[in-house]
Amino acid sequence: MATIKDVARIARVSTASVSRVLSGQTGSSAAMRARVLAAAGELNFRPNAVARSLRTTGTRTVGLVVPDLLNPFFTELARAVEDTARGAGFSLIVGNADEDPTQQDHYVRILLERQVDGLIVVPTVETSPLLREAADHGQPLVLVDRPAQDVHAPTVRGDGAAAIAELVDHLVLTGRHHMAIVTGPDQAGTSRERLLAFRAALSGHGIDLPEERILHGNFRAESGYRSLAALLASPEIPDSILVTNGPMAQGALRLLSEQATSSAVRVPDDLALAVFDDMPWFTLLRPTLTAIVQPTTRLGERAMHMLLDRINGRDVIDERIACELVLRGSTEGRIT
Amino acid sequence: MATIKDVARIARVSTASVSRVLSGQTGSSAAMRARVLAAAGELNFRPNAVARSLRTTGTRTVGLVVPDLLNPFFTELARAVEDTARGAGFSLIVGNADEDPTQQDHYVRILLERQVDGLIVVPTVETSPLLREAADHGQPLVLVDRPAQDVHAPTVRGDGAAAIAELVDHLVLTGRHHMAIVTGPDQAGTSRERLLAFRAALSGHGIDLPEERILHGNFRAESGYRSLAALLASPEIPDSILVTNGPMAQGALRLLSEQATSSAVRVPDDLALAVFDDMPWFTLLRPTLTAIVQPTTRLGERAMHMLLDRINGRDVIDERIACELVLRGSTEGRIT
DNA sequence: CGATTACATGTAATCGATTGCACAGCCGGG
DNA sequence: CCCGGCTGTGCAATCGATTACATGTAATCG
Repeated sequence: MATIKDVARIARVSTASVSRVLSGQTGSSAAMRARVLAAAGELNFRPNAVARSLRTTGTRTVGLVVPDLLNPFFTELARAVEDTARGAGFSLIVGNADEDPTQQDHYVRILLERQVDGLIVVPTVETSPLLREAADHGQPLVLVDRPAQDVHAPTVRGDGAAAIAELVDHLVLTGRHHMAIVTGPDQAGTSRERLLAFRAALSGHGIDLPEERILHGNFRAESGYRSLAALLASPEIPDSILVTNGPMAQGALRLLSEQATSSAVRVPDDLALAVFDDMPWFTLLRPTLTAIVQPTTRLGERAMHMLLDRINGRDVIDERIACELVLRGSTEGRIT
Repeated sequence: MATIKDVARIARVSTASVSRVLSGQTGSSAAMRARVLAAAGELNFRPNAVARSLRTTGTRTVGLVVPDLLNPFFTELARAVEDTARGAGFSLIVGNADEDPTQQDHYVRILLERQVDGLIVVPTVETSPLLREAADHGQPLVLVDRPAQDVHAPTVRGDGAAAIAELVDHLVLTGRHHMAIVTGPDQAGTSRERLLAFRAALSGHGIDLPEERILHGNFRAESGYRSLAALLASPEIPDSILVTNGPMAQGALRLLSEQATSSAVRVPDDLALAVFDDMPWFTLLRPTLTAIVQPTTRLGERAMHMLLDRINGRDVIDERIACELVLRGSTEGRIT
């Protein structure tokens, strides 16, 4: 690969001049410009971004670490972050933590070594010494979706409490009383938050949420399947369920679809089903699926903008963006 | 951020020794190790990968450029590539071309400037001077899923011809005669290939595929919606349709679901539906969706392994991995 | 015991670009 | 006619790590 020296030699000028011309600085004669440009074109010169970064201490790269790239929610988030980043002249390195804190740290470490200008993380667990330390060392860092204790970094996330309350209102109004929730692991901030909001909304109606109606999955499809199976096998089957993310809902739906042949619970007649997170195919199911839709693209855009602000030394505060309840077929019907 | 010099100073040794200890080379006294390690720990030293890369001309990074990250097929592919890359000690930079050749080139250029050790590309169109030139300059490059003319690079892709033939056999056997296909743009290699395979299989049964039964979308959901709408509005509605990727199928399904309320074509009775690419939720629909499933994960793994071989200077040949037809509800029923 | 080897450690060049500083040439004003 | 300022260009330091080579020290052998 041709280097700046080669260009300088061919153009019979110094490397300094080549650099100046190519970086578009003012103050080079027209003759100079022409010769450099010609030489660069002839050699098909492509500046070495690694060398440049070393000198300028700036990579124009940001890192994004998400818990599960196969979850469409995070894909969409990544896409929004990437679009925004590109618009600002940054590229994006994506790391997939696979819901594993160790792997998350692995990526954070690698990205820091790669000297990314900033970092956006959706933490798998609420605590991470590595993140904490990075933030304290002034590394521009933005957290998305899930908060993390002790990490001094601005956070942007969806605010689901109102939507959850609205959902509960609707369930109660249509005669449901025995609610259950399939949520994520206890260490995940979002899990606890959604659980608390759910419980709070219920107790607002004087309804209790007993322990056996709280199922802890791991955010994966398989655990949604198992959790729903457990609920349906319990002595007293609930009449409505909130599943707190998309993949787990998919697992739960698989169970229902397998059961459909035998004697089965019917949705929504026997069981109302609502999901936190919307997916494009929810409207293709029968019944269609009630969902709480997060402002995913907005989250990604805001996260990136906040990060850019941090990179530019500006102060940034936490943000919450409201989620929206979309009632569909799976929570229809009135129980009396 | 602490540098190797700081560590050397604290440990009272030379930077060379620090480097040797930290890179795990043999030939350092235990005392030396201990002091270096202590100093590095104390300073929380993290080597600057940019500087290292400049010196060693190797970034242990590979780039992946896909046409559409929101398409689960590519997400799964990316995931497989990433897993394999990580296993080999590489990280991955993903670029999303958005089915736009310009943006594809943008990413290829950036990745080359970043000195990635290798590049995996799913080309949006069949021809790209930039890719061609990169390959000719010896840049390790592997193409996935879609071939590209003139680009001298090994390619790995699914082989759908057999599965398509099998599908056509099944359709004919169950009494279908009026086939249609919703495929991608003509410039995309996969589009033409799948179209040709479909037509060939049909003509094997003496069935013609007239122009008006060939719809060209752009691989996006919206175009699937429009294409199916056009087909259903035609004077003679086909009795079976193959949609050649997932998002377009989603669009088509949306149309069907919207029509379901009014007088509508029924699947599979009036219309058999098959999709090239499987998605986890296809089995949750009623009817379930017949699909040709690509060995996506295998494709990603193979692509990365081939790239690693190229990086290590080994020669690599094209590969094709068979797709599998999975018959489900949407192509059931016998027409007489 | 002196010479030779083996090994541990340090010195300094290097990767490719950017950039502060020096210098040469040219201009105009006093 | 000389000097100060301005402009265009080059020289060389620099970023932070790696590594070939040099050097010093200790172990080994005849």
